[in-house]
Amino acid sequence: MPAKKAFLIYERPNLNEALGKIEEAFIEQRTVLIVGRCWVEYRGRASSKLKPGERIVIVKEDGSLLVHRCKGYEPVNWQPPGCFFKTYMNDDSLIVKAIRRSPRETVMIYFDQIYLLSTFKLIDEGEFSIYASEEDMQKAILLNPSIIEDDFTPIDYEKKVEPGFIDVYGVDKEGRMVVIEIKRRTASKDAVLQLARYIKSIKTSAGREVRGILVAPKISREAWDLLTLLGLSFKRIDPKKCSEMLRKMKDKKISDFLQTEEV
Amino acid sequence: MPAKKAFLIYERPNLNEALGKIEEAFIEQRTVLIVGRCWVEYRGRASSKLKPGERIVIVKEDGSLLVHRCKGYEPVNWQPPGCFFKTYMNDDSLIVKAIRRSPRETVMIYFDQIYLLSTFKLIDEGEFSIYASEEDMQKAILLNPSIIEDDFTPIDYEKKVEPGFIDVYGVDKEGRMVVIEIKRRTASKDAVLQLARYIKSIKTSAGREVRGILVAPKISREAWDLLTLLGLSFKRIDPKKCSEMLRKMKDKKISDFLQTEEV
DNA sequence: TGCTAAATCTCGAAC
DNA sequence: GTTCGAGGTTTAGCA
Repeated sequence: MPAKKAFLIYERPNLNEALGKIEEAFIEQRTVLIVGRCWVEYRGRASSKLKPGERIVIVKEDGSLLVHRCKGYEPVNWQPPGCFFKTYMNDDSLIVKAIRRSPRETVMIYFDQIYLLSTFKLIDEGEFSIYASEEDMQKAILLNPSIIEDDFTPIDYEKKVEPGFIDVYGVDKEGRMVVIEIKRRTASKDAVLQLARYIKSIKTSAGREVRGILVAPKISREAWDLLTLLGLSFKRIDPKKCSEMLRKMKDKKISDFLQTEEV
Repeated sequence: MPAKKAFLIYERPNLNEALGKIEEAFIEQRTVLIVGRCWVEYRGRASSKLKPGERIVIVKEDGSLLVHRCKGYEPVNWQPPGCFFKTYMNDDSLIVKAIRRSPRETVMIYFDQIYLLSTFKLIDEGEFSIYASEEDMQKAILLNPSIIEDDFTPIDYEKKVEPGFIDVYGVDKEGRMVVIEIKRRTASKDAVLQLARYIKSIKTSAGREVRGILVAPKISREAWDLLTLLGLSFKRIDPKKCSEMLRKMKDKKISDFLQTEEV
């Protein structure tokens, strides 16, 4: 028996043809890509109606659904992974129905024209890595604490306290406890309140003075006002510089290692 | 000269062929759809690398970019509308480069295989309407009037009066008539004027005092000024919380029903 | 432009 | 399951 062809492409199939191919694809958990004229009804957390127009529709193998218009980053209609799909004909239109349980939602897509139908299985084991994250900032602080202030000494990180996890905590040169909350973007009031909650929790259990430092590339005006009101401080740190610093430290370590090897 | 064919589809084009077609599409602001094997580098607000694998890539006419893996609702890499695109060959791979100013960001996509290339212009004037809310807000108020205020009692809804339909009307704990106008979005001056017209109409026919409450998730400054000037009031209600409330009430009813059944 | 709040947010982790 | 927090969040509204 011949292996199933990986990529099936149908140009302007009639709706009945398309129906069969889409049904097959759903059974085989193939990704379905449709470019055609359709209208859409959504009912669930909200409800919506989209009148006829030409769109790109993607049903992925994990049961996620995307309906994209000709503009914009976001799909006009969608479903997250885990949907169950049905397809059938009705009133001369091909219907693709996505059903989700919990919350119960449905998306109905009615096609009256299909310009392109393609079904396939994507092979994709490629690793995805993202840099300059909150984690990088944390690492940079732990590996080079002086970027916070002179003689800051980290003691622990991701420390569990009542309201959550403290990003970094340690002691300053006066021996006072320091709690650090890290945000990789502009710090908002929420971040200040979060830091305040941690400090309150630590103060209660430690029974002594605790300093709080909010670390972020920027802080909003409101957050700043609240921060100063609460007697906390802010340290501007750029996440990108953190990841550069980490890269340099890694490079240095490697070159040190190589120098050692050479001896 | 013949009209340009609307939908161009190329099955497994070689990379040089594809290059020409993609360049043309960018010039003509056509949407570009590519299914192929690629790897991606992103630099901007953060940085990321995606190792080779088969993906769906879409470049829309408004300059937005999507790179979708075989799973999940979210694109693994993307750019919002307004990007500038270049494409060229390098080291036997076809490169699609998206450039954004403010913030300065780039996405580089390297293809070594293209299974499907399609370029087209989507015609889409279909109206999109989302309407989870005003009706849900009305239902939530009718089923749980205390969300307006204590001891508010609805009497009727969608009541016809001269200028139109009153969303909800009833009486407060003092026995005064209350007219409610619901907006699912930020209430504007128009909403206030609408409410004022209904009240005037009711006052004329009833010949006694009538309170007016504007219900919305938010109210604009101008609308607020007019509202207070007219002696009307505003009640902040979140449409989403209304639909959640309705769902919970429905669930409760069902569980109550089941418990009754079990007896 | 910058900031705030909402989203059918999504996604993951922890409880 | 639910809840909580992060996200290259995006998007819309407003000072």
